[in-house]
Amino acid sequence: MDESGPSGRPDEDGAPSSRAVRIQDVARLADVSTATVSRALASPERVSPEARARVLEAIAKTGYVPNPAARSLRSQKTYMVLVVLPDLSNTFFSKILRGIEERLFEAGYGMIISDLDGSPEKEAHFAAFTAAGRVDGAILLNGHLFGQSRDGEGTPAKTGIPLVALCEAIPSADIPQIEIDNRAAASGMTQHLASLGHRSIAYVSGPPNNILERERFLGYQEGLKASGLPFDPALVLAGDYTIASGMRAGQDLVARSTRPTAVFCTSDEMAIGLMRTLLSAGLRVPEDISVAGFDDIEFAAVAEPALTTIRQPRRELGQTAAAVLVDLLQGRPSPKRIRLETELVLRDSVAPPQNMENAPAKTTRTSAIKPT
Amino acid sequence: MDESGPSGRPDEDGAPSSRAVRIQDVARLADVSTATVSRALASPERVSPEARARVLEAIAKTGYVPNPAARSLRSQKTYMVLVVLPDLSNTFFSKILRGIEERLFEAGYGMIISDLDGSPEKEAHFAAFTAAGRVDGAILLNGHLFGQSRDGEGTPAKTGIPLVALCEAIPSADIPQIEIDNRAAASGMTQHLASLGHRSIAYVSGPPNNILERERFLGYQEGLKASGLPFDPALVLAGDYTIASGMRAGQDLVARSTRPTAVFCTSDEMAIGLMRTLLSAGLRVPEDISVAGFDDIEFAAVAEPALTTIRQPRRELGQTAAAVLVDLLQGRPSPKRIRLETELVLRDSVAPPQNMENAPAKTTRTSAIKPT
DNA sequence: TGTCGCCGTGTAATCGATTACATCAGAACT
DNA sequence: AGTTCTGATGTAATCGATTACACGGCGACA
Repeated sequence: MDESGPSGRPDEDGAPSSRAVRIQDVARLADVSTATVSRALASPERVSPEARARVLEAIAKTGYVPNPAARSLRSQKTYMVLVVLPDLSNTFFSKILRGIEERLFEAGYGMIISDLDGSPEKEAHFAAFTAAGRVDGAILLNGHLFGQSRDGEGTPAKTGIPLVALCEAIPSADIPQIEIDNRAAASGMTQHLASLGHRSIAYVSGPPNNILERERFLGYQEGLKASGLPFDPALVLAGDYTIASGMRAGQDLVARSTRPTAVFCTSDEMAIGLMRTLLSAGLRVPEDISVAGFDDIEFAAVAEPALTTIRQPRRELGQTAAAVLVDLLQGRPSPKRIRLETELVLRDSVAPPQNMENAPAKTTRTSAIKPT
Repeated sequence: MDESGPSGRPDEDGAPSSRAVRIQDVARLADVSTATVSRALASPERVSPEARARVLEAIAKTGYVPNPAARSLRSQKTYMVLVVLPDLSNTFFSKILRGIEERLFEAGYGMIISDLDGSPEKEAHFAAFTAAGRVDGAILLNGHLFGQSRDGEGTPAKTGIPLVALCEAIPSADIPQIEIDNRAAASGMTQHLASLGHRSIAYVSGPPNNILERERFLGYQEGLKASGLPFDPALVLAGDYTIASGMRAGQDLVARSTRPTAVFCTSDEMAIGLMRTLLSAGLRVPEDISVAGFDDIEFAAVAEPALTTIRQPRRELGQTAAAVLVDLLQGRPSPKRIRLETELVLRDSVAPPQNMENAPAKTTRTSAIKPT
């Protein structure tokens, strides 16, 4: 706020005061060549202990940090990893991100994030990044990348850099995939509901064409079959993993004259939105209708009622993906597919069906369905 | 789609198949020098229309993308921005991140994320990034960065690159700050509760030393005073913005013999956790106790009961911060401080106090406090 | 004791773009 | 017509690290 008069401190042109320390400065100070400095850092075993010590000391004294641009230009490595995801503001992904960041940081890699947001323009972003060699590798959290846009083949591996698919595995691609067994998990939840006595179990889906969704839907159908229940298309409600779509599904249910006794939502967000809508309409959960979710986000445990759901080890998923990618980047072998365990988390939103009043004689119904 | 058999186009000259296109290749193809190619891209008005057209054509033909490392090495610009935040997996931040990413992307900048996670090691990460010139600028979402760690002065501006503080403004620093008026918002909510008839309003705090928290706390006290209510330290509960801490605060309240009629939580997460605990203990919200939050995260609207809270324009906050930083990076003037509006969102978790039984005569009390 | 090899080190080429400086053609002005 | 100026372009230095190659010194082996 005070005037910077003529007697103010001259600072700038007096000397290149804040000019970054270069490798040459270190070399001079340690009385070695730049090559030795570089080697002392990259492969310490290749320089003599004495030289190494002098270099390290000089580095400490000067606060030298290698210029990443120069290093990258020459060595063709960026020590950067691109993470591509469909929606940054989604709780589910952000926890995974954290896991990724942790591991990458440990390994000395930085993380660049690209939120696709479903726009083709953003895919160009991704392409530009990888093509320009701005990153050494990438972790993909969206199954349909380049699916139809690029070469129709659905193979995203054309970038020339190591890739890892996380969660939404790209089916035919030959890149490592880190995932949970969505199908088994969905099947398990469906069977759990059936084992409680539910005969009419609705399903709120994720977005169509989503690979994850397909697996889960398959699991739902499998679970029904394993429990001896028929599949009824009328019980499949369209959703897209968001709270809002859960609420829409809830309104749909509320408007029906005969309702399922249980609803399996393929995301916790949808389950919470759906519960909210049911509650507002005067229905009780789980007395009138049971609701189950998928993911076990933080809010699942504090929902009212607490949500029965499937826990995904999100942080661990992220860590694993990052670890695999780092292995790949450093030339180490890595497994092609890793499946992490999910866990059924039983809380209060699911209970055995209470009132059988709106359930007609089952045998009759089953046979009545046959003539189609 | 047709097979690229032996008679298919032989691609490049055979050997260096996937070698990146260099500026030289473009120059040769366009029959100009590399300087002209560079200029055609950086300052189109400085090359003749014909040359520019030939360059552009050559670029399109070859798919040339400038090598960022080389560009960065020479021009000292990275077109990367660092975003530092305390917790990536927090819903609140991730929505802001999205806003940031949007704007940065539009301006051609990439985003590197660093999740501090409270560890000093990570601050080193930050320092290394900035010092090494790996980014052109940074957006800080945590008020206490370098607070006591670096030079005790609390000024983070020693990095030499443009910075912008978002939300948790660094008090004395001379960097642009994008924020909401936490104090006014907290005061407003407190007064709203008071105007409904609440005389005993508890406050669940954020982490101590958090600048944001201090502002809100000041606002709470201000609101009490403006409403003619005494400040009672016993009504201040310690929290840290997490669901878990909200639940702890809830347990605290449940255990008390005389309870406040309203609770103002400084984050929605805490409010939801607290409501959950109260509900589990058999208390009714808002009949027995009103609960208000702060942030208006997605789940606030679908909480049971729906949460009365303060809406922060999170995406807009992010966008604004990014816009300001980009202005700074490109040498344009930018405002030193931007305050975005908050909004009181009235839902179901707050109502006038119902039972006055545990409220002693107010006049008596006020005068009883005086002799201090 | 002579030769071979290895180890540690230095010199200099290299990565690919940007940009200061030089050059040259043609327009404009006297 | 001659001089100057302007605008377009090319040449080559430069950014700062990595690393191929060369070299000297020393131990090992015959």
